[in-house]
Amino acid sequence: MNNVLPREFYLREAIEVAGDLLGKKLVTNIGNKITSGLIVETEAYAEWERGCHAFRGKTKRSATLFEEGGVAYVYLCYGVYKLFNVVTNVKGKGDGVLIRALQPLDGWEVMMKRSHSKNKITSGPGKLSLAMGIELKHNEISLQGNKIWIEEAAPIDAKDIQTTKRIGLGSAGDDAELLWRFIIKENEWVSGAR
DNA sequence: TACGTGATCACG
DNA sequence: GTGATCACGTAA
Repeated sequence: MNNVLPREFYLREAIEVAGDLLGKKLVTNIGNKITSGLIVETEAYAEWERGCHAFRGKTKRSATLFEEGGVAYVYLCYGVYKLFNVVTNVKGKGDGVLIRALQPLDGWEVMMKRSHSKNKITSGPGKLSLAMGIELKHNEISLQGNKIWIEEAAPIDAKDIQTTKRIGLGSAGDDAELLWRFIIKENEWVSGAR
């Protein structure tokens, strides 16, 4: 594809990238199957706030976040779910954007087959990774490659974008109050509040 | 609202 | 080593 987002797109603050990712098209080519979806929900994470894995500095898990923007950060949550993030900002900054929900486009049947549930198979970070075939081994792979990438798509009207508090940050203190979750207003694929 | 689930991290 | 913690999803 020729409208893949360039590396430079990712070399910015997580908060900027998170907003701009809404309405873009996430595509995976895994196990010889193409699946794709429109990004309808994201969350930004920055190194200097408690919600971020990189807050305590570079560790085995968070090391990927410190890479140069434009690679995938995939990690296991609650021993069960693989959460897919996009690393942003320059090398050495531990910023990233969690992709929380998609509106399915191509490969519906493939996604249904991979999923355990029957509907809303890409609403929520754990389910989305399952449907798209994203695994832990895709941690650190480039988004300019041929496995996982993000393409330009029809632009979203600014008035259709809404910001809220991020989901599921129990012990982030005041940083849990940041309005760093971006959703497309009234899109049925946005994941529900907890 | 409760809890399964297992890697990871901050301790000792 | 070991125990607490967790960017979730589902059933109830």
